[in-house]
Amino acid sequence: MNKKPNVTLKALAKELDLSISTVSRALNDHPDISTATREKVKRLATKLHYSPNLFAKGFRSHRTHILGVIVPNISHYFTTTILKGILEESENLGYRVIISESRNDEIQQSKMLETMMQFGVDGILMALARKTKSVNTILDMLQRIPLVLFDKVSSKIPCTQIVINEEEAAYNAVEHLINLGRSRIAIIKETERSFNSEKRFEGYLRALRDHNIPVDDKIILSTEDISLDKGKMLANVLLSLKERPDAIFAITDSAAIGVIKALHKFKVAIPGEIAVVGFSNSLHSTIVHPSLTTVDQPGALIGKTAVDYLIDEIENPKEDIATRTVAIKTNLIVRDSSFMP
Amino acid sequence: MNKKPNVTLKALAKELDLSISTVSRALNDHPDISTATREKVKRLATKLHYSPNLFAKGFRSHRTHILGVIVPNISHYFTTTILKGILEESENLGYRVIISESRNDEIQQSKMLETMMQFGVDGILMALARKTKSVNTILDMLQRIPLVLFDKVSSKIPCTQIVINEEEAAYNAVEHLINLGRSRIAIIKETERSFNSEKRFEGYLRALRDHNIPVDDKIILSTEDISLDKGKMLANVLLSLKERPDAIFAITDSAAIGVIKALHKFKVAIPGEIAVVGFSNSLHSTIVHPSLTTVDQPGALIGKTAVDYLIDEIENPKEDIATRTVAIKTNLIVRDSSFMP
DNA sequence: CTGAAAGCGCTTACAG
DNA sequence: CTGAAAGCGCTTACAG
Repeated sequence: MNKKPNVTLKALAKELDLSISTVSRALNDHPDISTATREKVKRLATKLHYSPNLFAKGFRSHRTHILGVIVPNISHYFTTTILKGILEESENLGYRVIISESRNDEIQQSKMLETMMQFGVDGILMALARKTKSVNTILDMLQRIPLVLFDKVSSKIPCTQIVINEEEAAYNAVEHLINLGRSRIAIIKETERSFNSEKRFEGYLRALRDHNIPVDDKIILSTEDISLDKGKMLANVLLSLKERPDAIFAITDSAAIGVIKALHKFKVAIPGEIAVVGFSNSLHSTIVHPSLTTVDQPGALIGKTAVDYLIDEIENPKEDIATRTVAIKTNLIVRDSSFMP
Repeated sequence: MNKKPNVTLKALAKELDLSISTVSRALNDHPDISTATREKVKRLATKLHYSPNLFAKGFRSHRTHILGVIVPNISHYFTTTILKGILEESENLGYRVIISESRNDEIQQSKMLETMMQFGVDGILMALARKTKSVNTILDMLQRIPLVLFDKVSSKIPCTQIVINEEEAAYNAVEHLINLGRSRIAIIKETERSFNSEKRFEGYLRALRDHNIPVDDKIILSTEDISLDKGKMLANVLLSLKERPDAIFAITDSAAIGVIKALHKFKVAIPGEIAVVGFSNSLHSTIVHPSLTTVDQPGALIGKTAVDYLIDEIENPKEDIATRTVAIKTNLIVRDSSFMP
């Protein structure tokens, strides 16, 4: 007794003694069909709760109205804000979304791409897995189906890429510290040459240069797998220096929070002795004490923008694949870790 | 130059001068096909990067191998841990997942269900939107397609439901406070009669009863839309009482963190004067100071279990819809907010 | 204004 | 062991 049979065009046609073609056209408001027939068909469709099999529809038209999304880790708050934007915008535009996680694993990422292709998604939105070395699978896919990258991108892949104004955002963050009167500003960044880390570092350097502050390698620290614990570790390193910094800019909130925890432990006044700035506006940034000054990244807008570009590429295919980088503006949110009321 | 044509069975058949049927069977390891032919077909398939159109496959077999997932809010960390479990397990079992958000809106939830049906998902996993009043759409759907509820469930819907041992978990949390020597234990719960809140409250009452501690209505507080700010507010209420509590059990971490913030502000020693326990083991619980004692809910396991039951129902359809509740075990994680080293 | 027919890519019962 | 044919639910060019 489980499944009720689904109502199909055939069933409607039979009931009304019309052809399947006519029923199909009536439902799709084809101009050829008389108003009387159209009404009649629609009335029955509503009555029987007819809903078209989108699968058959998509199968015929080679369009599924499904977008594939691949992210490294679905648990990152910033990622979920992007996903929210993606879900909302694509629903508004009549698309559904298949989400999967690459778990920051290149092999897994390729597998996901492959399966998504098999499912005939109309396009793909992706944030690259950390250390994506071989972009061949991706380049190959690009020949078959539109792709838009966001957040974790790569210049090796010629497609539309949605990022934030990384360099400028970092510049503003560091300049804020300078305006506070700080002149010995440490940075905690990633060892790996990731797009995000590099750009933020460039912003840091430009801010120092513009304000004639010398660059000191001793307070430029790098770490692999940047994290809260690494933030703690590197804060300890900075505290052990002869000339301590008077501010620390960490390129992720988690590292910045690690820094705060470490300073707290050694009773260093924040921001009195050392000011701290992070990057992301993660939820933790208001939970930690003192609350963290950080760069807000408008995730939902990034997601929305990515969907808009992707759907445009799907619905208006061009001869050449668009290669462009779209930068979304961010805001510095000043909180207690760099501000004394 | 955009799209390459996809390799189809037809193309393979033509190239090898075989029929489509034979190629199909060879690829599917049908016993009828000779080893020689099978090999030959597979070799070419690999060479041309043939990958079956899962859409056509699903269309024909009335099985899409897509599961629909609907959650109230994708940004909740606990939700993402469940999603991780769902994604991983369903991938392992050869299914893909379509995720959408009901935004805690019943109308939106019904729409999502409708669209998922149209896309022909094989089954649905759902956490109910807050205040889901009319379960008619859901009951109707249940007639057509397997459904498994998790986390936010309802006894009004006869299907498989995956929950945690809410009552017992709360019991253990409160008993932990009692063992600490606390006897005036406040609770912060929800006004609305949600499954989760009710069960946790029952656990609280049972723990007090078992230890002969009188129940005092003055320290049983309820709030709509439980949140960090509500936690703060209600902590203030508790602090203003003549007889202050010596422990506060909040049925969510966010409320518990609000409590900690409020106590901190009024320089109340935690756990010296008042111990605090939350529920969820959210990421914040280690960021807040002091770190929060809380109930760890194994999200990935919940997700995995939900998928296992759902796929079982899909692949082994029964006459009657299974009505059962599966309770997943939780652990109390003791941290500084209820423990002095 | 309406219908018969082909076809999207695949599987499978039926023949041989 | 292999093939021709039907069919999943829909749309659309072609006829009338």
